[in-house]
Amino acid sequence: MRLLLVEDDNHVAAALSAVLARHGFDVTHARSGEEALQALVPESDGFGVVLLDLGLPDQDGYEVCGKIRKRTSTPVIMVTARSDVRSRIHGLNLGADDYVVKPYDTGELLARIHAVSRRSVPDDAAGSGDTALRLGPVRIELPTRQVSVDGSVVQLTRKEFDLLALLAQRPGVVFRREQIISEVWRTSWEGTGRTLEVHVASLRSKLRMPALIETVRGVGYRLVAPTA
Amino acid sequence: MRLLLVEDDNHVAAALSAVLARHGFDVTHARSGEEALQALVPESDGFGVVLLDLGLPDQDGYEVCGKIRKRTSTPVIMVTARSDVRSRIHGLNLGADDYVVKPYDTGELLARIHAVSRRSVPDDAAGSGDTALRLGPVRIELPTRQVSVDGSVVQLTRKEFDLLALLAQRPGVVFRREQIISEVWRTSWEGTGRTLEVHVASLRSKLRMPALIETVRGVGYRLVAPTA
DNA sequence: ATTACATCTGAGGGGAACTTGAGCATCACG
DNA sequence: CGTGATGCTCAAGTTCCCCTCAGATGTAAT
Repeated sequence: MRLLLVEDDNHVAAALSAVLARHGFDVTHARSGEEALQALVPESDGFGVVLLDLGLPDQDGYEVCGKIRKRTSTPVIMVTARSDVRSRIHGLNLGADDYVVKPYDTGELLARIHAVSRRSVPDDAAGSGDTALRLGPVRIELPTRQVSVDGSVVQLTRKEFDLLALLAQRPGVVFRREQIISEVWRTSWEGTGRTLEVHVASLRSKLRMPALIETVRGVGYRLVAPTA
Repeated sequence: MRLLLVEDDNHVAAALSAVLARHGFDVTHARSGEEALQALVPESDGFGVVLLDLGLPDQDGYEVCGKIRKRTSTPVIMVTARSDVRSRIHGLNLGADDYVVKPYDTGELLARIHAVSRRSVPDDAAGSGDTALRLGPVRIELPTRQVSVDGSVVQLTRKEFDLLALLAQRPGVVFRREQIISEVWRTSWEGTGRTLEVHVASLRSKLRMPALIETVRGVGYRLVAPTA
């Protein structure tokens, strides 16, 4: 599960990230409210839970929580040193799902993360409905993992879809091979095999638009911009 | 909203009931684990949340929580004097949604009740009738937990229904295995068993529409969208 | 205690998805 | 035009994921 950790202190964040990663979470770290909100834009969302430290440098933590709520329905756990009852009530009423006071026990935090995420329903409801990316005649729906070209559905395998979804996040931008591999395969193993090429080929043929995925010699691949 | 208060001390219960009632809750009081479980039989259910005191006379509070979990998916907030971390973790891992230590601030308790019930699937207050989901020839009634295919009723077990109801919430979207497990089983345990597959199989056969539930290799399952 | 039923577990097998390697095509550059 | 480097195609392996089945365990009713 993906988890967004909002915490300004790098040491604390690093230590906590390590623990969370060891328990199977895919942790993204944001150092400020601004960063956190950027990470939560619809395209790159998909977090199962947000751990929000209230002592942020740039904005009031409560405000950040409110903004998160307006944007997505991702569960939020506030983590803070402020232990007084008013703060807790305030935080919970702003839409936080739980409120944990520092110093906390790591095991309990984990248990609470699980308890909260157990309840949550995958996002998408929050807003304006259509979460589909569109690139010319190609339509990509993240939540349903459905891809269609010219209206007709195309069946993609897991890696194919993940690959396409990654590239589609930023049309026109070149992704390096290693970057693609580490994102899609989630292992830092550097294969010398032809694996990546094979999947790209299969994607190109299934989409029936060989030109959509452009290969950049010596670097990697990219999707042609929606263009014009 | 209806609320089940499980508390053996009549004085405490009366005081708390009064406060809760004043805040708009319809409170039912159970004095023992046995009473609580009886109140939660499917027919008379409909509670939005359960406040569970762990210091019960007849049974261990944790056991009661486990039994509640097997019976319904109503949110549970544990309320207890046991403040040690192990107890808290234990309680949360048993499927409790929150864990509040006595003595607590009433305002905070209220805020936590709201936070928890905010998340719970609306058994659908909307009132206006149609509480039944419809997917092609399959009709699903959340409140009565009845499912029918082509007009004839199909008997589903608890897990089967929960599973179907979860998927039916968002036809077409892919639910990950871990997500399904944590939602339907409501306990943080990473099973290595074939449990999920077995239940899916049983659902497919009972509904007589194997194609309705589509498996997405390497990811999870989804219901085929009503349209196409 | 006995029965009926729901749920869980483990082994086995099938098949889709993934990987790999060798040879071919293409590109950049002299 | 020649050459090496880089990417592509193709057809095998190989892995991994999911399904089935049959029995074990657990739970509720008689």
